[in-house]
Amino acid sequence: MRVSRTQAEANRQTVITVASKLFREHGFDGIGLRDVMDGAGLTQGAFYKQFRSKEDLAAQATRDALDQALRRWTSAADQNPQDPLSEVVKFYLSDAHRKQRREGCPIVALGSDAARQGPEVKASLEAGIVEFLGKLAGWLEARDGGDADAKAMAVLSTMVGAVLLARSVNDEALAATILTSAADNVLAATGSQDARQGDHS
Amino acid sequence: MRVSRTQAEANRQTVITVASKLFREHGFDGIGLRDVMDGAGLTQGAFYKQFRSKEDLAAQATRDALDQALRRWTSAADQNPQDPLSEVVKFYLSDAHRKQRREGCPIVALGSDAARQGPEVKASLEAGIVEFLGKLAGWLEARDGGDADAKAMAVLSTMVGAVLLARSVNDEALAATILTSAADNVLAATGSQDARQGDHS
DNA sequence: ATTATCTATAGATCTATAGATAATGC
DNA sequence: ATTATCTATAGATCTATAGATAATGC
Repeated sequence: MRVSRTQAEANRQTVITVASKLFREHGFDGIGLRDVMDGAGLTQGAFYKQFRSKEDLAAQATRDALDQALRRWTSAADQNPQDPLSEVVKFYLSDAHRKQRREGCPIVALGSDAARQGPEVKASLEAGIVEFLGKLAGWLEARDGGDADAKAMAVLSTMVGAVLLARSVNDEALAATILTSAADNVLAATGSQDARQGDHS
Repeated sequence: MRVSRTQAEANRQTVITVASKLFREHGFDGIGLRDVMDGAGLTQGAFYKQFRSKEDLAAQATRDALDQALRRWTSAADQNPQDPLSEVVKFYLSDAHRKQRREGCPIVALGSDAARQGPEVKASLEAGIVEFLGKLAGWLEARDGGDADAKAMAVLSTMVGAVLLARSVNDEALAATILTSAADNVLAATGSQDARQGDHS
């Protein structure tokens, strides 16, 4: 029954990664520890030797989801070092991302939930948000100077809000229009190159 | 035990209004029907003569919350017919609204949850979102023409996203900066009057 | 006679804990 | 000897239903 120390740590990581996806899909209150542990190939009883509480897991899973999201931003940005913002906007404000709750941005998937959680979960989100803002500010500074930090906050707000709105409606055409409108606005306002191109789908 | 037909309808409305607040505060999965009915001064058993299911209540409570939010926008806008957008931005992107989950904008409070719900809840949110967009487009059109509908979508995205972000962090100073940055951005980009005034708190 | 609300409960599920088991680590 | 995971379970809570009660509405 007992496994090696490295295997135990690997199991712990698997639980966190599985939870990060299940929480994004069903919310913190929408999925039980039994399902999380099942998804990791373990039984429920092992949970409390790995984590202090469900909220402890929530905080760690949220951090994991944000790390994954940051890596996605970085890899998108790397595809076009001349205009990283356009690359990020292209995938973030896409229909694919709208449909992809399970592996999409945790700020959108868990933001409403996080507001009701304790400081640990918020600390995970805050750390990720600060990193997103740093990236955006860097890209915006190179372009037009001004208060890049403030502009970054507005840009991130627009992006997060657009996906949240797009996921809240039934009408797929409306959802798509919200996403492209937000993309056009972000790129136009920041003077990015292919601003009004419009194929962010 | 039985009450008059009008009283019964009043009770039903009370349940919806109580639920609209409790759902915003705790999420759809974070509150039970027992607590909702307790809040309305009734017992749990009465619930299923009033509603088909919990999701049925969720859809009606969401609609109620949006109606309340729309009335708040209207009353704010009425305070300054010359510049309704500034009035709405002032309260929406305020610290008071950030802290006021229970009676604040349901898109922010329930957006992440709604993405996981069925079409009934989304229909309620969609109807409200369309009305918000209509109001915004009307105010933006008067100002600068262009594609007011697209601009309205970007503005609503920014507002919703900023409050979602502000509620997701522990650092109150960061939360406040996010809100004022979004407010400045919305008012500056739309050419509203007291754009860079900054006291939206 | 009808029905709005009540009490009571079924059956499922949730978080968390207790103690057994069997493999690792010293 | 230690411990990672297992089985089993406690106790609370959740949605939904059944049947009783007492007031309304005809």
